[in-house]
Amino acid sequence: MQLFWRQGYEATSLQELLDEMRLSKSSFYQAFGSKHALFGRCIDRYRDSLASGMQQQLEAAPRAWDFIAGILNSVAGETQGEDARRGCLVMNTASEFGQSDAEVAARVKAGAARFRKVFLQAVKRAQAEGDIPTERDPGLLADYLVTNMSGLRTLTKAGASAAAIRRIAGVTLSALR
Amino acid sequence: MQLFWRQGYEATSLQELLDEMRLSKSSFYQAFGSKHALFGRCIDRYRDSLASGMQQQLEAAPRAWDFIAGILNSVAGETQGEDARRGCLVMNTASEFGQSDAEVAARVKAGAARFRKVFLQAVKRAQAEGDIPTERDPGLLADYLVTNMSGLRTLTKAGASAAAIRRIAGVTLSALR
DNA sequence: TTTAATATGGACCTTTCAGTCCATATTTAG
DNA sequence: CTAAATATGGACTGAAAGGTCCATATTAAA
Repeated sequence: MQLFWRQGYEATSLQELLDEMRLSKSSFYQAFGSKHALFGRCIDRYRDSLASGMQQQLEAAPRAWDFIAGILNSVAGETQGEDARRGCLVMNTASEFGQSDAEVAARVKAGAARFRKVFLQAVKRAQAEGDIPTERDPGLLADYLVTNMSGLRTLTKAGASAAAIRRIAGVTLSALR
Repeated sequence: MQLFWRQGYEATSLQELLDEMRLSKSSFYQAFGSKHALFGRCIDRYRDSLASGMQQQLEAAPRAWDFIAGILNSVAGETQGEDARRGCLVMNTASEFGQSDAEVAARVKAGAARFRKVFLQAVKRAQAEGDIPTERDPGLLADYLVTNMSGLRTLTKAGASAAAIRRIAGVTLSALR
C-alpha cells in the first residue's frame, strides 16, 4: 500500500512489491492472485483506515469546525518529512485511472463516498454547533470539502509550500460560513 | 500530447505515440530524442495553448467574473463527449510524478504559475468591476482558484456528474465574494 | 513417525518496454 | 544530372515487465 501510495500503480513494479513484502513470487501469487488484485485490496484498506481515523478525529474534536479546519490545514504538514507529497491514494488513483478500469473506478468512487460521509457528519455537527449556517446544504458542502482536499493535495504534489497550503485552506474554510 | 493527456506518461507506450504520429521509430528519435523529451515539449505546448486560450476568453468576457464562473463551470462539460474526464495535463503530471523528476516538476510548477497568472488578472479585474471585494488578496484567490480547478477535475475523474460539478463550483465561487 | 497439506524459492515463459543501428529512399542544392 | 544531406523503414538489442510452474521445504495432523 505504501508503494502504490508513493508511486502509483503502473510505476510500482512487482519486484518492488516483493522486496518490500519480503515475499517470493510464488507466495505472492498464491496469497494475492495478481498485482491488480493486491492493488484493489490496498485501496480498500487505505479507505477504511483513513476514514476510520478521520471519524475518530471528528469524535475527539471539541467542535466539528476544529476538525474540518484541522483536516484542511493538515495537508500543509504533508509537504515535509519522509512521506512528503504522496497525496491521497484514492484521489491519486482517480487521477491515474480515471474511468478506464471499471473495477478500480468503483473502488475510487466508494473511497470518495466514504470521505464525503465523514465530512457530511462534520458539517451537520458544525451546523448544530452554530459554526456553519443551517441553511447551507450539508451534502453540497461535504462535496466541496472533498474537492478542496483533493485540490490542496495536488497543489502539494505540484510543489506548493506549507504556508501557501495553509493560506488557501483558509479561503476554503471561509466559504462554509 | 493528446495521448499523454488522456493516459499519462507511463501508461502511454512509444508504440502508441508512433502510431498516432504516423512516424517510424528512427524518425521519432531523430526528431524528439526520447519519449521523456517529447513529454516535456508536450507539457510546454499544453501550458502555452491553454493559458493563451484562457487569456483570450478573459479578454472577450464582458465581466471578469463571468470568465471565472465560466471556467469553473466548464469542468462540468468535461464529463461528457469524446475526450471526457481526461483532466488537465499539468495537474495530471503533478499527480503522476510529484517531485520525483526534477525536470518534470519544474515544468509542472511553470504550468501552475501560468494558470495562476491568468486567474490573478481575472480576480484583479473582477475587483475593479466591483464583483470581488478589493480587500481580498488577489494572489491568494488566484491560488484558491487553481486549487479548485484541480480539485473539480479530479472529482470528474472520480466519476462525479456534471450537475455535481456545477453545484460545487457554485460553492467555490461563493468564497470570492 | 508417517502422511497429508501448505508454503516457498527459483527457474522459466511470453510479451512489451524504450532505444540503437544501418541500409535504402527521398529530397535539396549546385 | 550529380552529389550531398536528410528522412525513413525495419531489423535488432538488452532489460524489465507480469505471470506460471514445479520440485523442495516446512508445517500440522494422525
